Amino acid sequence: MLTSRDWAEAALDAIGQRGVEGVAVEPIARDLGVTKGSFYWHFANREALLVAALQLWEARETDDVLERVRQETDPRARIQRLITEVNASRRASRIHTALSSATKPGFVRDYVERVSKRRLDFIQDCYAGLGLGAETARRWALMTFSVFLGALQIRRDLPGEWPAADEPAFGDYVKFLMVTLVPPGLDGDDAATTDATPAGTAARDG
Amino acid sequence: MLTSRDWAEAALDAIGQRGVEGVAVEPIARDLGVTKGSFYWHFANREALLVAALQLWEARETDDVLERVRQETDPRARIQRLITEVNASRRASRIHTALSSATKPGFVRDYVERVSKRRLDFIQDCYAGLGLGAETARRWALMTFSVFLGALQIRRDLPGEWPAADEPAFGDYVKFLMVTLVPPGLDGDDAATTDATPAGTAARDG
DNA sequence: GCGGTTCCATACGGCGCCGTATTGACACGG
DNA sequence: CCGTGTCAATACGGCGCCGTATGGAACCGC
Repeated sequence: MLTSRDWAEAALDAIGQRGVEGVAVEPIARDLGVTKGSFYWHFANREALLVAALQLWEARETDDVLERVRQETDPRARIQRLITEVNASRRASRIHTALSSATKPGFVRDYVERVSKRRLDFIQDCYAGLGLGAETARRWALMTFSVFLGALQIRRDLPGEWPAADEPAFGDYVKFLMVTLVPPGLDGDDAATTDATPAGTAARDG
Repeated sequence: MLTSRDWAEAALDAIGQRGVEGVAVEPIARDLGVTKGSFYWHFANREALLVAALQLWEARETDDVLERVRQETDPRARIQRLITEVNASRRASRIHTALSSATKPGFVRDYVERVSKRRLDFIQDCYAGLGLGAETARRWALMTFSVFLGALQIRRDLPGEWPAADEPAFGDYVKFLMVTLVPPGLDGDDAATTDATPAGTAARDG
């Protein structure tokens, strides 16, 4: 006996494996071991299934993830936590890239845009927590968010190049990223807000 | 009168607009103002069309682009040139993201992997040109490449957040990226190769 | 003019998917 | 028992696409 949530979850799997176009009623029914007679009891049509899957995804990728990261109080710790979270779930990565590249049901873009905006704003808040002005924090956030998104793609396009979360090299690379994306000298002095110099002049902390 | 190259070009357009799954013979024939009777004269089947489009894409995104960038001699200038090239063509961006997220014809991944690897290697060479060791150059290249790929996605998911190449804010952001991704203190001293410290201790020159 | 080649149109069968209609199995309160 | 609500199976028509088969128009050398 299936619930509509089971269907939405299976649709998310289908998105991750076959893309948004791959969310087809009959194949998913086969995956679930039923026929589409079940589906049309729980949903009006294929579009309703997509909406349910997107709502599930949005809830997970905003409130859920950000709530976990918010447990960290230090801004630097939050960003580091975000790096590890992003690299944690391969399933979530695939779903994200699939949704981001989808075009056909127009409303998919709305969900992607909302989720992306909330993530970017959150990162900006992290940098603002370091004392940076809104404009400077936005620039740092854009670059850091780019690294997050790019990492997803590299892990997909060049498997092996980006260290996985369970490899020993992962810790080193996280340290590398942290020093570059949140350098120790990064603080809310005026110099950082008036010119385009992100890396401060302070010495590294090793 | 059409050539097979015309079909391949139209297939690339279809990839950029509707994704790899959207490369369908009959719709493309309608776009070109002919019927599929023409298509099956030039190609054996749909898969052959995809291969032709991918070969066209690979040639353009490797030899073509990298040859233009190679005209710059200074490593920093090359990276800066890459930033502007990446942000130049919206069509190329859409095709890239569509191909990167495609799964269904398995050989698509091969093309994406080759192109991505050549790009990453090129960026690594740029950093090596600054005197960095292979390992350190690779890390910097991975991060810079991530920013490139992430920028494509941000411009797609959050239109307006990433400055377009013709806006005045674009120049500022390029400067910002250059100072962060290729900081002035970045040189091939041993300290940078033995620990995870990317930003050197030298003062900035800006 | 005539056969051959090139390039495209048309017609057809097949497949996978969508959505509807209908029926069936099962649980539960009366 | 019996009616009702829940969940699923089956059968059907329709659509869009693939690939093939066949025909036709334009052009060529001769």
